[in-house]
Amino acid sequence: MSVDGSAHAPRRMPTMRDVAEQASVSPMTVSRVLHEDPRVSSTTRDRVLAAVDALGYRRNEVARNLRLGSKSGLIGLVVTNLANPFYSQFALGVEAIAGANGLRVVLTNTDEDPERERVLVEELSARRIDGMIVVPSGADHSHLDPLAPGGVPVVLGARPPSGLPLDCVLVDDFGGARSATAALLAGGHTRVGFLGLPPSVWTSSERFRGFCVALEEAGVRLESRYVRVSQRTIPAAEEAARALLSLRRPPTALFCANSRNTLGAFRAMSQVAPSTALAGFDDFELADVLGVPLIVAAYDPRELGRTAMELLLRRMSDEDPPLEPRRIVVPATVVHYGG
Amino acid sequence: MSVDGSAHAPRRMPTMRDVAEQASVSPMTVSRVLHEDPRVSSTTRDRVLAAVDALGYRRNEVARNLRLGSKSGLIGLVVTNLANPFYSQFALGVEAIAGANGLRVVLTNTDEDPERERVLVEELSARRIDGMIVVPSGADHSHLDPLAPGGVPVVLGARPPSGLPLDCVLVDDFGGARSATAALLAGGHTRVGFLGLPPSVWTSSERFRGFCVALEEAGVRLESRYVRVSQRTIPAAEEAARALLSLRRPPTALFCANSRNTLGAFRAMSQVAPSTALAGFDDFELADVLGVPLIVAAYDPRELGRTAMELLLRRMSDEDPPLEPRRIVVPATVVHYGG
DNA sequence: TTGTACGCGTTATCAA
DNA sequence: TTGATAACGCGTACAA
Repeated sequence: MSVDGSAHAPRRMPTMRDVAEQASVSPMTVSRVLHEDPRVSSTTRDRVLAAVDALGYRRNEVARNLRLGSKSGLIGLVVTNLANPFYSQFALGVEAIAGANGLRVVLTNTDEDPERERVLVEELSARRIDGMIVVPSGADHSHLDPLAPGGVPVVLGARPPSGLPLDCVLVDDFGGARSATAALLAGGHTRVGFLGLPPSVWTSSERFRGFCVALEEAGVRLESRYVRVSQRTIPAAEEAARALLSLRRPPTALFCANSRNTLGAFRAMSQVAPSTALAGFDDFELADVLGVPLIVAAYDPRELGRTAMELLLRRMSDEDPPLEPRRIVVPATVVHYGG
Repeated sequence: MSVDGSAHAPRRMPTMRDVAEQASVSPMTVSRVLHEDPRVSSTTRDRVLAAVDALGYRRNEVARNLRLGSKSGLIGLVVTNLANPFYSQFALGVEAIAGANGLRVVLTNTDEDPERERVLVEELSARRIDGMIVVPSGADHSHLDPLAPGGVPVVLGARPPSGLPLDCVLVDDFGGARSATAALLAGGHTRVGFLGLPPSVWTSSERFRGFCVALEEAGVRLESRYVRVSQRTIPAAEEAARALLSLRRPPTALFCANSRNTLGAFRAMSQVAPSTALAGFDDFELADVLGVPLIVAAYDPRELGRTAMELLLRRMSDEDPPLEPRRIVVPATVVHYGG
C-alpha cells in the first residue's frame, strides 16, 4: 500500500533529495522553492510544495547551520540549581530574551559541582553553541576563557569572574545586605546575629561584608559568637538559629544571608524567641504572611537573566574590537513586611 | 607574530583539518586518534595530540552527528510556565535522567499559548532533536503526532493526549482531589466552596471531578454559587475567595484546585473568616507555617519529570514494533499541616 | 528556469 | 599504520 513498503511510520526524516525525487526535480530546485526564490516556475513550485507536504519534509537546521558556518542558534545556560526559584526565574529571563532573538536555550544543572561544570561547558562548546551564560560554582574559571582557542562568548550570572575579563551581571549583594541590616538596626538592637553560607561562596561573603559595614556605621560591635556560616538547608539553618537564640545573652536580631537561612531562623525564633527581629537577603513568596515583622533585601532574578542574555547578544554579535568586559549590578531594595 | 595574522583571538574554531595540517597527517588519522583507535603509531598519536592541544581543537559534534545519521543528542522540553515551581522541578527531573543518558535538554516556554507551542515544536523538530517532552497547552495535539511524516518521539507531561496514541505521565488529579476533599469533609462541613481554573484546563476539571465525587460520597450537596473557576493568580483567587466568604450563608470550608488559589484563599480567609477550613491541590513551601490547619494533596513534580524522561528513552530506543502507548499516573498523597 | 559541482566537518570503507 | 574517497543534508557559484 504505502510507497515505502513500511507499514506504519517513516523510519527516517525525509530530506531534500526525497522531496526532489517525489517532485521529479533536482534538490537545487527544492532549495530554491524553500527560499522563495522567484526564479522558479509556478508549476514546478506547486509540484515541489505538494511533495513537501506529502512527505512532511522539514529543513534540517543542523545541516543548514553546518553549511552556513556553524551558527547553531543555540545558547547554553549552566546554572547551579534549578530547584532554587532564583535560578528558574533567572532561566526564564534568559529564555525570554533569547527566544525574542531566535535563539533556543540548552539548560544544564551543575549541582554546584565545579567538575561537572567543566564537563558541561566542554560539551556545550563541542555542540557549537553560539554562546553561554554560566553561574560558576568554583573559583577557577580557566575553562571559561573565551579567548582560549575554541573559546565561546561567555557571560557570568550572579558571580563575578576571577582572573578573566568576562562580562557579568550581579546583584548588589553588598549594598542590599548593608541597607537591610541598617533597617534592622534602626530598631535599636545591639546584639545582632548572622546566618549564612561559607565565605567561599562569593555572594555570601559580599553579604557578610555589607552586614559588617552596617554594624560599624551604627556603632554596633560584631560578635563572632553570633556568626554562623555553614547552613545550606532550612533545617540546618533552624538548628543554627536555635543555637544562637539559646545562648546566655542571645542576639535580639538576626540577619540571614539567604532565604533558606531566613526560613530556618523564622522557624527557630517562632518557637524559642518570638520577639527576635528578623531580616534577610532574598525575597520569597509568602514573606508577608509569616505573621512577624520581616525585612528583606529583594531583587528581580528574571531581570538578572534578561540582562545577562542582553550582554551575551552584544558579545556574540560585535566581535572584532574585543569589547571591554562589562559588569552590571542589579540593585536590591529593602522591603518591610508587617507583623 | 601569530600565524593567522590576527592579533588577539582565534576567529574560527579549529577543525580536524587544521589539526591534521599542524601534525602533518591526514584528517583521517586525527579522527582515529580521537577515537582511540589502536592502529595508530604512538609517535603519530603524540604529534596529533600535541597539535590538538596547541590549537585547542574540539570535535564538532554537529558535523559528527550529521555524518552519523542525525542523532543530535538533544531532547526538547516544552513547558507552559517555568516560573511555576511545579515546572521547574519537573524540568529538573527530566534533566537528571536525560543527563545520565548523555542527552541535553533544550528548554522552551509557551506561556500557555497553543500557537507558540506549535511553532516551538516545529522548530525543535527542524533541529533534529531526538525526542520531546511536552506539556500541551491546547486541546488540539495534531502537531505532536509522532507517526506523521517527520514526526518525533513525544511524551506528554501532566496532561493526557487527545486523539493521539501518545505516552504520558499524569498526576492523580482526580484521586488526590477526592481524598483531600474527603479529609476536609471529615470536619463535618456541609457548605463547601471550590476555587479553581476553567474546566478547559484538564487538570483542573479532573480535580473538580474528584471534589464533586467526594461531596457525593459524603452526602453533601454541591452548590454552584460556591464554585469559582477563573482565577489564575493569587490576587484573583483572593478576590474570589473573599466574594464567597462574604455571601449571606458562606461556605465553612474551601477546596482549592491549585496552590495559587490556595494562597489567595488563605489571604482572604485570614482577614474575613479565620475559622474557615482549607484544603487544596499542590503542596508548597511554607505550608506548615501559615498558622492555620491546612490539608493539601501533594505529589512529587520531579518524579513526574524523571518518569517522563524514562518513557521517552524507551520510546526513542525501541522503535520498530510501535509500542503500546503508556499512561503512567503518579499518586497524590494527602498531607495535614497543623494550625 | 533548471541543474552541476563543490564545500561545511566528520567518519566508514576500502586501498596502499 | 596511514591515506584517499565518498557520504551525511544543505547552500552557493556557476553553467546550461
